[in-house]
Parts: sequence; structure tokens; C-alpha cells
Amino acid sequence: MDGARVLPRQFFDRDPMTVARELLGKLLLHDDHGQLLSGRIVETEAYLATEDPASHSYRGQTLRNTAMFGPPGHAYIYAMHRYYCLNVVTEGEGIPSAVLLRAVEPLQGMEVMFPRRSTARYVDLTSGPGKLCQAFAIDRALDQWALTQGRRLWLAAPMSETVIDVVATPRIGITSAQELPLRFCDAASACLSRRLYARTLP
DNA sequence: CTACCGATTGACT
DNA sequence: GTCAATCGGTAGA
Repeated sequence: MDGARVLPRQFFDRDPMTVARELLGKLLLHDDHGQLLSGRIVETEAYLATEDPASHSYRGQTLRNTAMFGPPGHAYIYAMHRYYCLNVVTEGEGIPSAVLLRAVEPLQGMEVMFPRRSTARYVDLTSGPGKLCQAFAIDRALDQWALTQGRRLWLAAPMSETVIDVVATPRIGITSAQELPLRFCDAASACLSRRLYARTLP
């Protein structure tokens, strides 16, 4: 990953919708005991600090969501059924918003991702929030990890970024606030967690 | 302590 | 498309 720039705290110290959109095309990297795993982020979701009943922070701070109330740029990782989901905390400390990483395109370490995911298909490796955590060996041990350190688990801007066709849709799998278009996708990616439906142009 | 419930996934009709 | 496995977190008795 020569030339990739580690994303600093100020990148995350903004509103979650901006961070979610700008994370598309960035890199997720995990140095898993010497094994480098990386992928290009293609799908994210924003969870707001206020008036968002779908957010884990909506009903206040608990043991599980403590990270959301901490500094921006730290990981918030929680268990969902048999899987984990990785979020990045956004905005100022004490403003409990975050961005869920929903899908990436694997770049490095695929040879260890395939057996972990028990699939032979590239597009099934990391095309979902639980799938990518399983492929990247991310669990609650990394909850509250500062992703801005450039070691262990971190995010970076690639050497060169191309223009991305960003599509916003409602978030996946939630039962409240379903109308808000807070899911952001790279429309050209084959690794999205769901198909994009034909867009209605204005 | 018990009961309920998913920001999911994979198997199946 | 539908459905449930599965389990930690949470609230409440």
C-alpha cells in the first residue's frame, strides 16, 4: 500500500452523511498478525446522533455502544446474530453518530478470506457488513480501536482516486426511519450487499 | 434471573 | 421471493 495516506481524525470529525459518502473508494486495511488484508470501500450507511430511531445511540449510552459516544475515528463494533459489524465513529466526541461499513472489494489477502468465508465466489467474500468482518477477521476485540493510527486496523486514501458514481438509497434491514436515503453505494461495484434498482432521474 | 429482539446471512420454496 | 438459526445486549421482574 505504498503511497496510501492514513485517514486522520479530522476526516471523521464531520457529519456522518459526508463521511459515509467520502469513505467510498477509500481503503480498509487490517494487519492480522502479519497477514495484510485490504479492500476498497463500496457501500456505507450513516447513523445520525439525533432523531434517528434506527441508531444504536438513540436510546442513550450502554455498555455495547460506548464507542459511539467517544472520539471520531474510533471503531464501533457490535455483534449481530453470528456476525460482527464495523462502524467508524464520526463528529465530535460525545455526539454519537457513526458510519457502518457495509461492503468492500477485496484487494489483498483474498487467499485467507476464501476459507474464512467458505465460498469460492469473489463477490461473496465481503459484500455485506457481517461478511466483511468475517473475511477480515474483525471482532469485538477491536471495538474502540483508534483507526487513525495506521497500524492493526485503519483506513486510508489510495494513491489515486477515480470519480465514483455515488447512489444514495434507504438503509438496509432497519424497521424505523426507513425513508431516509442514508445508504451510499459505488454504483459501478459488483460487490454491493444488494442490487441497485433502476434509478428514476429527476 | 428470564424474555425479547435484531444495522445478518444462508438455505430453501 | 421467504424463513429461521443463533446469541449477545438490554430491559424488566
